[in-house]
Amino acid sequence: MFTLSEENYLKAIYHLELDTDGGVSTNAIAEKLATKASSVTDMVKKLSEKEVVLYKKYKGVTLTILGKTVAANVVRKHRLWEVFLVEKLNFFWHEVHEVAEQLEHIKSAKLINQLDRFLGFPTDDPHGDPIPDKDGNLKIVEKSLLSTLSKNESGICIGVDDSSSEFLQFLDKKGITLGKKITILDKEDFDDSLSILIGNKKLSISNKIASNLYIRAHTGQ
Amino acid sequence: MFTLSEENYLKAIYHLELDTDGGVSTNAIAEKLATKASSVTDMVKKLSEKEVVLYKKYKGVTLTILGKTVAANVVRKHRLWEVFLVEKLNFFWHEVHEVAEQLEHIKSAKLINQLDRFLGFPTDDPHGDPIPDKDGNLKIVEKSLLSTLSKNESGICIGVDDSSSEFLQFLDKKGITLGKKITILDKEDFDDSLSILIGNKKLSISNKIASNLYIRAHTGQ
DNA sequence: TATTATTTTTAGACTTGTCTAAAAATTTAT
DNA sequence: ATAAATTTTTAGACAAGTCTAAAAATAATA
Repeated sequence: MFTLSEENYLKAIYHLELDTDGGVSTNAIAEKLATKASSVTDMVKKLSEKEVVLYKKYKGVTLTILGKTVAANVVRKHRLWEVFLVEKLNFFWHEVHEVAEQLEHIKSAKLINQLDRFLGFPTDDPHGDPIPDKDGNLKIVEKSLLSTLSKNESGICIGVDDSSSEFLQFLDKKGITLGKKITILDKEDFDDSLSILIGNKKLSISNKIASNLYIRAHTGQ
Repeated sequence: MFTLSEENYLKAIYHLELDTDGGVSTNAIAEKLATKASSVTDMVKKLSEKEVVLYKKYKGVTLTILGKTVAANVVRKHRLWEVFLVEKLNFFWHEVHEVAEQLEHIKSAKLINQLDRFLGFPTDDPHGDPIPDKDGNLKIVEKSLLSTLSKNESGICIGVDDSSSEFLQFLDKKGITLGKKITILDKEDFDDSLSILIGNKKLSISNKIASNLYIRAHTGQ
């Protein structure tokens, strides 16, 4: 069994591994968890003893198979709870993270299995991130950043990169939600801003926004 | 804000106060929380500093108004989650306590308000215990132990005194659930066992069982 | 009421997870 | 390749919450 703190470290390493090649650095973990490098070193030693990470001094850490399973399970719980909060309790998508950070540590296999069933076995959380299955496997989906599409191309909005509360609220204000079709009407060379069609509305969005929205390619009309 | 540990102490004191007159003793708290008296003394000092309990050395503790509110809120959360687990996730009533012990510490006012609404503002948990309202007030219900009824009297089963997993599973096996009408067919002087009618079934139950079932008087048919 | 038994508190220690400051290793740059 | 900068680790300290053992206070009993 793992403590709340251990679970948070495993989750952080799990997320960092996804966009790092080779071991995850002490500083990267420290930054992600808003803690100090020295604390990370201590914890990493402990996790290494428990055989959930591989650790060699000064060389960063990697999750073991076991570690990956534990971490994926925490992520699974986090995302299932997020779905619950949005679908059943009418939370806004920018409100769910903080609460899910707490709920993800509740220990009960039956709870999470039944919750999964209750929610209809969802495959994605409210931000478009995939929900790991019971074995920790992730569905991989072809996705591109909106900013990489060319003029006249279109796609379905399926996720966000930055899921900060501010960004999500901004999207709400603009009427940009998951599942909507977006078409690039024009690209401005000067600042890489985009003119897009979403629903039946025309919007102008900055490159920063377009670099934080994931799109599934949408061939044909 | 209160730590998990502080909340557990407040809850324990809250429950103990309900069937104690005067202050709650150090040992009583220690026993309830399966901890040592010395630990209780330490924590009680801390809670006293935080003005949630009144404490005088060797004299036991009492909750302040604030303390009572905090404790009642934890109990409210516990019982709402129990309803959720039974009504929405198909838990058995003997399975909910352990999980609710964890869920009761999740901090989010919106979460609990929305959960309350989602569940249809329930007034009782799956064991028949009342759910405190937002201000911590408890509905008081006239109830008697089944063992105090006389021959030919009847009532509705509305709660249990002992809510241990074993007892609850025993009741399941016998088909005794909340809301059912129970009529005393006969009382055995020798061992105070009862012959009862529940639904259309006749059962013989020991005095120990009858002393753990709460009944709402049921006048007329 | 004096003595014994019980309860409660104190004192000191331990664990977990964190921190700061300093030392050691690694990486980067000249 | 050596010096400088950065990263990582170590050493020692601290807070929260717990424990054991001993002391102090209260309660029970003869």
